[in-house]
Parts: sequence; C-alpha cells; structure tokens
Amino acid sequence: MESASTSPPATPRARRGRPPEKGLAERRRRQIVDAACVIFTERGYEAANISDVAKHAKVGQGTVYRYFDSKRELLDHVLDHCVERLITTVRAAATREKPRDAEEFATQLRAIARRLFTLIDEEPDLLKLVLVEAAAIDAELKARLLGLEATLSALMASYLEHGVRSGWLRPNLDTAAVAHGLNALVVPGFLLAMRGEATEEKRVRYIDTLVGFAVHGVGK
Amino acid sequence: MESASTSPPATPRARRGRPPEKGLAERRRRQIVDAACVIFTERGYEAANISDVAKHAKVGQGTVYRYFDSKRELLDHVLDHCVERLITTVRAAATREKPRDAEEFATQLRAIARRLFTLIDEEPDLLKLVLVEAAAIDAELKARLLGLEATLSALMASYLEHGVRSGWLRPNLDTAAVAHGLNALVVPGFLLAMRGEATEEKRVRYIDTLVGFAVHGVGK
Amino acid sequence: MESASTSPPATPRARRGRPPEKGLAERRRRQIVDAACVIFTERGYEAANISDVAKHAKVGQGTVYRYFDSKRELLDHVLDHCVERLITTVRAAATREKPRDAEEFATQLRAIARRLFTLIDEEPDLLKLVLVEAAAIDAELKARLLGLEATLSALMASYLEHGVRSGWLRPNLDTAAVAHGLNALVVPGFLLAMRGEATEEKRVRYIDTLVGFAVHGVGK
Amino acid sequence: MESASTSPPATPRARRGRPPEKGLAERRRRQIVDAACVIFTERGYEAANISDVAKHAKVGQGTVYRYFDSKRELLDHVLDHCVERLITTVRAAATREKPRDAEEFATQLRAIARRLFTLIDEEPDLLKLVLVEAAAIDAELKARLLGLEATLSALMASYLEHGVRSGWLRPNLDTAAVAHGLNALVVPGFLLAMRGEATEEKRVRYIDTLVGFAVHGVGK
DNA sequence: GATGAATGAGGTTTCATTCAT
DNA sequence: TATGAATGAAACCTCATTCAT
Repeated sequence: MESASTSPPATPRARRGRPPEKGLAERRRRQIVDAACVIFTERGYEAANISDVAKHAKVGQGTVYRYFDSKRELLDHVLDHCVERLITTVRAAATREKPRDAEEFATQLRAIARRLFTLIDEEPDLLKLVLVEAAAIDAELKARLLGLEATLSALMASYLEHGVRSGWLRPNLDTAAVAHGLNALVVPGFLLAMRGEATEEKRVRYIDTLVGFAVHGVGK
Repeated sequence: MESASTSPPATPRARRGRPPEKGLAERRRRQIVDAACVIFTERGYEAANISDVAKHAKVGQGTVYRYFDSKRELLDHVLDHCVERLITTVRAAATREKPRDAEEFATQLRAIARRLFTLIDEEPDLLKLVLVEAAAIDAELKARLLGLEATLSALMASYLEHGVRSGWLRPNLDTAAVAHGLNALVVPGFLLAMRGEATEEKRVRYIDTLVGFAVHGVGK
Repeated sequence: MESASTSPPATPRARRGRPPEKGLAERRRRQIVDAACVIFTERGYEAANISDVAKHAKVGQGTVYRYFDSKRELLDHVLDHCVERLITTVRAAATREKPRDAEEFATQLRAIARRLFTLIDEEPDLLKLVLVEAAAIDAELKARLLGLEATLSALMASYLEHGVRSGWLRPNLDTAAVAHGLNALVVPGFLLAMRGEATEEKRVRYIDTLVGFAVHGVGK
Repeated sequence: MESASTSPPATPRARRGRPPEKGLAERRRRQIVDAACVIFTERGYEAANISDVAKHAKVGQGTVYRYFDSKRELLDHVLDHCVERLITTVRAAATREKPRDAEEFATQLRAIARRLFTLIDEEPDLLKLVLVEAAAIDAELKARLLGLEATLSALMASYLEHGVRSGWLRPNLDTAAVAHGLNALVVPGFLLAMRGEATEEKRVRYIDTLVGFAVHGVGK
C-alpha cells in the first residue's frame, strides 16, 4: 500500500517486524531431530514420549509441534537422518572405480564392511532403531526400509554384474540373489554390536572371514 | 497351590463338583497365548491391547491376569511358543546324522532352508514379531533374541567343525564367524516374505543360489 | 462343555464369573448423562471438560469412555434426553382432541404455552444448551435441531389445517408459514427466562397477550 | 530497514519517516476485526484460532494482541461490528415518519422484514455467530444479546404505542409483550436461511404471510 | 510498531491393571 | 475360578498468550 513507486524492485514488500532469522528453523529442526534420535533410540519409538524429547532438546513441548506435525512425522525425519548417514557411509567406501578382479573386489568389500561396522559400533542403538524397530511401526515405514534394502542390494548386484561381465565372477551367477545374501552378511556384525561384544579385533576377524567366505563363494 | 491332595475329608467346606481338572490351567494358558500370538502378530505388541486378546481367547480380561502377571509376561510366553516352533522346525530338518561330505552338507542346508522358508511364508508376521519387534521392547528380550541367534549359530558352528574335522571343509575355517554368516543368509528370504513377493519358484531359486554360494565359499 | 445334559435348555451356555448385573449399564449411562447435562449446561459444551463430568457423576474418567465413545457422542445423548423432555411436554398438552373453534384453539395454545414455559422456567440453561448452543457445535447437530423445529412446526401446521378445514380459520391461510411463526412466539418467553426476569405473573400475561395476538392479530 | 531517505540529519533519533498516521491504529483494528468476522463466522468462535485470524488479516499473531487484549475481547469487537450492521439495517427501513394507519404500519413492517431477510440471506453465518453462538460464550455476552433484543423490542413497542395512541391499534394492547412477539417472528426466517432453503420467492411469501398474521392474527 | 518463535497448561482419549461379585 | 466394570495415569496434541528482536 504505502510502498513508494520509486523504491527499488529488490524489496517488493518491505518486511516489517523481527526479521525471521534465516536458518533458525533448520537449526531447530536439527536440534529436535537430534534429541529425538537419542530418546527414540534409548527407549524405542513407542515408549518414548514427546515431552522427554522436548526436554532433551531443551525446548517446550509446543515447540516440537511447531516443527513437526506429529510424533510419527518426527520419526520420519529421524529415520531420514539415519538412513542418510548409512547411505553416505556405504557410498563413501564404494564409489571408487569398479574393481578389476576378485582381489580388488574383496578389498572393496572389506573397505565397505569396515566403514559400516565403524558406524555400527558407534551407534548400534541408532541402527537398531532404523533397521529393527522402524519396521514394526507401520506399513509405510516397513515399505521404506524394504526399499532401502532393495536399493543397497541393487547397488551390490550391479557390482556383481560388472564382475560377471569382466570375467572374474562365475558367469551363471544369480547376481540379484547373491547381492541380497552378501548384504545380509552385515547382520551378524550388527548383532555383535548389539551384544556389546564387538571389539576391534573381533570385528576385523569377522570381516576377513566373511569377505573370504563371500569371495570364494562366488569365485570361479 | 500348596493344598495337598491328600488332605482329610474332615473339612466342612469340601470341594464340591468336579475337582479342578489339572490340565485346565495349562489349557487356559495355551488358549490365551494362542490368542495373544494372533493379536500381537496382527497389530504389533504395543498397539495390541489385552482386551482384544481376551476377546479373541473368549475369556474375560480378568482371566488373562489370572494366568499372566502382565502384558509383558504374556509376550514372554508368546515368544516362547514361537521360538519353540522355530527351533523345532530347524531341528526337524537338521537332526539327522551328520553330513559326510560337502555335498551332503549342502543337501542338509537346503533342507533346513526349505523348512525355514515354509515357516516364513506361512507366518511372516509371527516371525516379524519374534525377530524384529521383540528386540525393540526391552533389554531383556533383546538379550533373549541375541541368545537365540547365538544358539542357532553354535549349532551351525558345530556342524562346520565336524566338517573341518572330517576334512571336507577348509582346515583354517573360522567356524564361529562363518556360522553366523550362514545363518544370516536367511534374512533376505525373510525380507522377501515381508515384501509379500515370495513365490515358490523364487524361494527355491534363492535357496539354491545361496546354498551354492555358501558351500563353495567354504569349500576347500 | 461341562453343561450337564440334564440341565434345563434355558441356559445354552452357562455364564461363569460375575453375572453382568442387568440394567447397570443403563443406570450408569443415565448417571453420566445426568452429570453431563449439569456440566454442559453450566459451562457450555466447549468449555466443559470430561474430567468434571466424571467427577460430578462420581466415576472415573475412563468410565465415561466405557459408556460413550467421545465427548461429542455424550452430547448427543444429553440432547436426546433434553429433546425427549421437550417433546413430551408439548405432546402432553397437545394430544387431546382437536379444537372445534377458535376459542378452543386459543385455549389449547395457552395450555401448550403454559407447560412449555414451566419447563423453560425450571431449566432455562438446559434449553439454552439444546436450542442455542447445540446449533453451534457442528453441522450435524444444527441439522438435528432444525429438524426438531420442522417437526414441531409440522405438528402446529396440521392443527391450523384442521382449523381451516373446519372453517374457524381464514381459508387462504398459509398454514406452514404461520405455524413457524406461532412456534417462534415462544422465543420471547425463553428470553424472559434467560434474563431471569420470568415471574408467574409476567409469564401468564405474556401468554395471554401472545395467544391473543396470534389468534386475533394486532388489528382492531 | 527503517532508514528514511528524507529524514533530517539534525535530530539523531528523531521520528523518521511518516509520523504514526493517526488513522492507522483504527485501520488495523478494522482489518483485524474484519478478518476475525470471517474466521469466527466460518468456524465458530471456539474452533477458530487467533493464528488463522492473523493470517487472514495479513498481520502477525503478535499484532492481534497489540490491538486486542484477548481472543474474547476481539469477539466483543466483532459482535459490535455485526450488531451495528444489524441495527443500521433495521433503522434504515424504520426511521421514516411514523405510520398513520394499520396499512402503513404493515407496509413498514414488510420493509423492515425485507431488509432484515436480505441481511440474513447474505450472511447467515454471521448472524448465527451473533444470535446463536455468542450467547453460549459467557454470561456477559448473553446479557449483551438479551439487551439487544430488549432494545429492538423497545423500538417496536414505541411504534405500537404510537399506533395505540393514534387509534389504529387495539387500545388495550400489551405493547411490550406484542413487541417481543413481533420481533420473534424473524426467527423462522433466520432458520430458513440456516437450512439453506431460502429463496427469494419463499422469503417474500413468508414475509407477507407473517406480516398479515401479525396485523390481523389468524382469526377469520 | 510489528513480528512470529516459543511456551506450557490443559484437553480428550486409551488401556493395563485391579477387584467385587 | 471367572468375569468385566471401574479406574487413573499418562500420552499426544492445540493454541492463547508472551516477548526478544
């Protein structure tokens, strides 16, 4: 209304009042997601309550609901956060150039495994939340996690196919099935961490053994 | 409970009518556990409520509490029941005589897998309850399920050791680690069932592929 | 199962446990509806809270929800209760034989009005709940109350039609419209009660005046 | 932000820019009341929330509280606004010279009714807010609305008294009571609009009938 | 003056558990 | 012994109001 016609076009409508501090929203969301990570992880999603999440994030309960529509939506974001970490971890170890022979393949598997297990060791409960608990919440989350597994297996399968084409893997290999199997081999490592028995030494031995198992299993 | 059955007839308030049929208590417990199995499995433990369990068992809510101290204890018994089924299934396929060579070993693995996958196909939700959901309830259950895995792995490890001693497996095989890995290979089959994509054909192919993978992986 | 074959056929399945005291449910519902009547009436529906209803009914909050699915459903039953009273009151004064002339008609109108105003005097807040507040809750209730008015107007219209046919009312009378108008004449009586100014004398005078007005109009 | 390009350099902290336009406050209040009218009317007072009022008024929530102490006070002003409209409407049709005979009186009643019903048709929800909902908020508002009715009835009564004095109305007419009754005759028109069944034709017929009824009664 | 982020009291509703009969 | 009525703690979520900027 009172905008002078000569005002620069950069500010079409002068913002009055306290300028909405940029990035604050994102910071708060992070703060709350982080807290929710801890609480959900400690007590499990169902047993956790928003009031404790808020307390841990040092905000009021109402604030949680300013940023997330519901407890369920908050879980979505917590999982996003965790899955992202998981994917990043795997990608970081995997996206180098493709292996040229079985030996390089084994090396790469070992590298991926090592990263993964580091993550598992660091935050077993977080992964428990993602991998174990989430699937029990509702059908949508179950689907999401199955999708995650499918993605990872597809990634693995593409490696195997490359190996088959390159000739250093058995030509008749059912790459899809074996990919699922290979991925499943991280499960015992995960269980080890959940048992709290994981030591550096055990982990390394476990990786070496299972990578050996995997590679000679698919070997020509 | 501590009423001796040999008590003298002098008691003026003698039990009238049919004596409290001994098996009745056990029957009631079974009846309730069965109902709880169905309800917990359908809705998940947290979302399930005792009232529906009672309704499904065709008893009053109070009756549930005559036989089980709490919802949590009822879950314990449900899991007992399920785990027993699981173990029985595996045992049934595994307790024949020990394999004499790699070929027999593979055959036996295939047999176990087939039984297991039949179970998975029949009741994926039940296994989801045991394997996925239960671990999220509390620490004690987590421990129990880890123990289950340990048991199964120990069983598998003993087979592998036998194989090593018999000479049809690599002498330096880390049997413990590989046992965990082998067991983990059922996971993708489980996921297949959870996806609802499991067909007879897919299952068979998956088993053959992974047993092949497993056997040649550990082969000499 | 354990039903003796000689037992009378009246009890097809022996009820065990505490026999569900017949009529208790209905008694409790009444008890809670009565309390809700008081509380809703005192504070208004939105401002009232279930906890106070429960307290006033001397039951736990949970008990309220054993008998009614929601606060809204409880309101439905409260209104049922009130509307029933209203209808009964009107019917009781109206269902005598049909009037034979304008004088009898006026007498009957006066009788209905007197009963109605007694009800209004006794429980103005209750009627306020029904007539004023309920319409503001949601569309469904609005419709219900409009329906109530329609019913009462139809009843009145049938009287008027009878009068037209009998010849003691103007032949070209728009009975439907006038019926609505006649019914609306109770509104000021209601407002009088809401003002708390209603006295026996005022009421009687008001009735006489308005019935006169209705029958003869304001004309000379 | 607040850098006015035309401010004199002399006063270090002088009011810069346009002096706080006197009418601004009043404009803001109007803007907010208008928005509140819409929102309260659409959703009802209790269900409406300040945040939506602010959004609709295109101001921040805080701004609403700069101009009104509370949601309740805002309602007060909304009602002022609505009542004013109502009174204006009635006045506009009524303030001509006083009727000289019954016929002129009927004509004037018809004119008032027609205006009123136009208002009702245009904004039934707004009137519902004023007439139905507001009375349910608290005792003070109830009193205010009863006062409104009293005012309108007094106005009507003065007309009737004039008629009595002029001799074109019955000499013994209880003008106060009849005035209330006459005013109440708009209620069915209001209900018609709330039913959503109001058509131009129905309305006109209804007015003619009821004015006839009012003037001549139902008698022959 | 204007803003919108922050808050926490309080609402409805669920359900494991108890207990009189 | 079996029952289901009763309970109340606790959960999620909303929103009027405050206040730093």
